Amino acid sequence: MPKTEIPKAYEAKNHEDSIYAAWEASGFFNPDNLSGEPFSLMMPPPNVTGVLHLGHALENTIMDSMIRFQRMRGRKALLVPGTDHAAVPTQARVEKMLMEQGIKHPRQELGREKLVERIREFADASRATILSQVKKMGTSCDWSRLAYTFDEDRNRAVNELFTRMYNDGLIYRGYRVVNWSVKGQCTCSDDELEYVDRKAQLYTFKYSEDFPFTIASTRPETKLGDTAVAVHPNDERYMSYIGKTFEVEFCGTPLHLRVIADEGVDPQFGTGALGVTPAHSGIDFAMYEKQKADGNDFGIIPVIGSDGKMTAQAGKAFEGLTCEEAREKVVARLREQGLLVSEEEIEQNVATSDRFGDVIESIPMTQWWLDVQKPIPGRGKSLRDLMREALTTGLHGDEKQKITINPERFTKLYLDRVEHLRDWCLSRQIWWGHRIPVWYRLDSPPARGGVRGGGREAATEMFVGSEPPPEEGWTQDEDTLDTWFSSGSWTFSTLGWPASAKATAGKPDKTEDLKTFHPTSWMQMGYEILYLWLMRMVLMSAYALDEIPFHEVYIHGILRDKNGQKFSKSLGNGIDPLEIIEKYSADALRFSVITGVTPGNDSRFYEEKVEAAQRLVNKLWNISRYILTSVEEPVHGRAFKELEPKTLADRWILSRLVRLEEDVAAHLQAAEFSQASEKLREFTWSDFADWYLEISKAQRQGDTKASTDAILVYVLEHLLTYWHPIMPFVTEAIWSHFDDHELLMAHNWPVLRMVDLDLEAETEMTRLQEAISAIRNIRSEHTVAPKQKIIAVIVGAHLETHKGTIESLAGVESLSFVSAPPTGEYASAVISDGQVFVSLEGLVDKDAERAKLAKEQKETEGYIASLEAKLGNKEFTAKAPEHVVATMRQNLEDARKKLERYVHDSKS
RNA sequence: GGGCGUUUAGCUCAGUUGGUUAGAGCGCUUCGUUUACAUCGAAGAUGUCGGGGGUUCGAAUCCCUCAACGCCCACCA
Repeated sequence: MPKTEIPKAYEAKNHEDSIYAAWEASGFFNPDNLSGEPFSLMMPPPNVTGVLHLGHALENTIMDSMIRFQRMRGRKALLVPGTDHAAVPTQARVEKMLMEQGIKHPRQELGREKLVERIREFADASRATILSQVKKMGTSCDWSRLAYTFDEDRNRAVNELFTRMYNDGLIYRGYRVVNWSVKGQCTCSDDELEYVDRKAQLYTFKYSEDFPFTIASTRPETKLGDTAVAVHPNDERYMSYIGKTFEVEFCGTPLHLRVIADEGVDPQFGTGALGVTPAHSGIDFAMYEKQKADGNDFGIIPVIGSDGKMTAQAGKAFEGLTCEEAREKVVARLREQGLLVSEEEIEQNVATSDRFGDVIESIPMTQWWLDVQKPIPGRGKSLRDLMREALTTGLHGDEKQKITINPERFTKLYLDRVEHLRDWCLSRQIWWGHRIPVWYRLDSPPARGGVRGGGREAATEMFVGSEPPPEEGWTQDEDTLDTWFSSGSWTFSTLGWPASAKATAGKPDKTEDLKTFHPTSWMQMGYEILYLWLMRMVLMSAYALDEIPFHEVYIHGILRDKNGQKFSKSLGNGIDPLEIIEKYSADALRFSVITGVTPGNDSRFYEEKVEAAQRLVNKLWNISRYILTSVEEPVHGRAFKELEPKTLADRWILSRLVRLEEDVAAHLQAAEFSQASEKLREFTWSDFADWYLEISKAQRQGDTKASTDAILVYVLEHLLTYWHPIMPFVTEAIWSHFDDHELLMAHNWPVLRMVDLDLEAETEMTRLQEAISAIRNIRSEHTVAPKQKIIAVIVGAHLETHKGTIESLAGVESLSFVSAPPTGEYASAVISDGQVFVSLEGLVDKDAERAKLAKEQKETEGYIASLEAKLGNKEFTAKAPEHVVATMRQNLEDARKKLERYVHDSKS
């Protein structure tokens, strides 16, 4: 029966799209069509700022390998796809585009509605691109549950969370110092800052002639807003001043400076006195709040406005100047007045906005905040407590509600961060995002900046909820929510939470999906979003559901280029995963990003890796091609018991397969993708292709044909199955050549039984391989032409039954087994259990031969000596475990036997 | 100033609780058109496992220390 034609090379592009379509059409991406124990996984939603990059390729490979494995293992597997509206970066990106198109001030020129519309157009296009690229990667997600952080369902979840948190008193509107990006005209959370080292001038000076303290600052212009001077309570130099207020004129601006005591001041540092600028330093603001709580309100003077320029409160001489201009002016004045004591250059760590890139100004403003330390009503624990518990004892001490992080070291980083967590600034002054579900009825709009409003609320009435009260006159808060507020609910907002908009706290409102799939089973993310995302998901999930978001987190590193540099637009070293897929295959890309990679560590990516992976893909293809086109009827689905292993090789390859299944399953279950893929590669290329297939060619000549064919097919179908989670396309493509139409993706992972391991066969096969390699080695070293048949003799080794195999694989014309070494012109080699002699008339260089053997003999002697030393050590034999000692004894015995043969040999 | 990571073959990296003479891919050398595959096959070379010290019968693996590189965090004004 003629077999289907199978092309010589695997052309991925002829298969991938149609295979993906078939998978999708099968319905098995949707767990509703699967049974078994649920296994759920949420795709970390890619930002809609652009297109898929290599980092996404890595993530897709990791999560898809996991979900496919679980699905094949019979789990009700759910992978929810989605995208993130990524508020700030997306708006920033579109604004930049618009500016390049000539719209200089997009916000002012277009207005809110039009600008949002433009961003939406961009985001929609980008989202469509990204989702199609996810398919290109082969990611097996349930498209019927597709989510977007900025769609209606997620908006409902966001509003619900905000409202509940507000009603619980956790969310509050407060006038506090925020991280302000002048360039972006927007606040940033602490986690969105990037610290940059730079040089700065540190000025040491007095506020005025008669002021008793000398202070230091790198930002002397902010000192126009000083309202206090802090010293350590035990600092004898200043003790007597504590509590007093000084009236000074600083560069023409009058200041009232209260001297306060604060433990945080280091008396050893600088002058031991610290100018306190509550308006423009988070630390100073904290100091101010502490004092204020003790009834010591010394006031806040904002001297820098949201436009980055000096305010009227800075004094007439400075109003309207940029900070830099004001600084120069202040320093000049101080110098003139002889108040500048010293000036030095120091290294400074400044906060910059990770999105806008400019240096962050600390400015007081009225914003929305989430209190992470306040006890949640009815629970007696704060959000911080819950975030801590989730990683230590499990929520409420429940081990089942505990998250484990792989690798474990990130747990410590997480916990450290939790302890240092401050209130989270939720409101953003951009338009692309979930609008804050708060409504005001007021006479005049609420002032946002601290400059004009000074924190005083103009609103007369406020209402929190997704819809305004029915009456007239309510307007919604202008600000939007930090994008991570919505991302934080990703594990459950994607599963239908809240069940209804009317759901209230305390009442269980779990939808079917939530009951089935939450907490999710597994999560993977890059370490760079550990704080930004992981912590928020824990927070939101613990708050909303009193559940952890997932049981296990796998942290991966980032992909770097060949030189170890980050991929970035500015470096121009970007690699488009789609081009790689186009040029090689999705499978090769998947294999190459997952292999040689350990959790939490960065890895390098370059095309040579993909080339190597593609060779492997092709190898698998050709192995299959050979089997499928040469076997009479590739009947698959046979049971192990139905096979008839007739030869050593048969028994051996089946035993190896059993071992492979065990190893791969264990590795994938433990998310050790690299180890799994390496085991598979080794089996595929070495065991199966190089050895078994070659041996099978001879076996298929005689009466072992049928049994060999059956084994070939059996091993192939299993191998494809085990490869499938990592290389889904090529395996599915090959699978389709079997005569039924079941999809491999929906095929059950065949679990093999360890009792079917055949250790005897494995040992014997190793010897056989050794003998064959030894003969090949001799041929190679004496440059015997491959076609030239040779005559070989084997002494010892007990390989008589494998005569044919040795002859065919080593190219031996006549092989004989004797009990004593032959004489004559032979090249020889010693193997574990015997000796190999190859007759090479006229080709043997006796001296070289002797030298080689002498060298090997010496090595063996050295080995024996080391073993003898170890075994001679009583402590070793007494303390080392039995099996170690036994192995070593056996090795010694073998080595001694081997040595004898060398001795014998050199005599002959 | 703290903390973490990395350092293994020419290159990129594995190495699971300490246990034979440390591995893979790529590259390199030699040979090869055997009808699955030249995207291939056979054979081969290459390592004081960053340095030093310690624990142990035994260390790439555990401890200490130093060094280089990288990352994260931090309120030294």
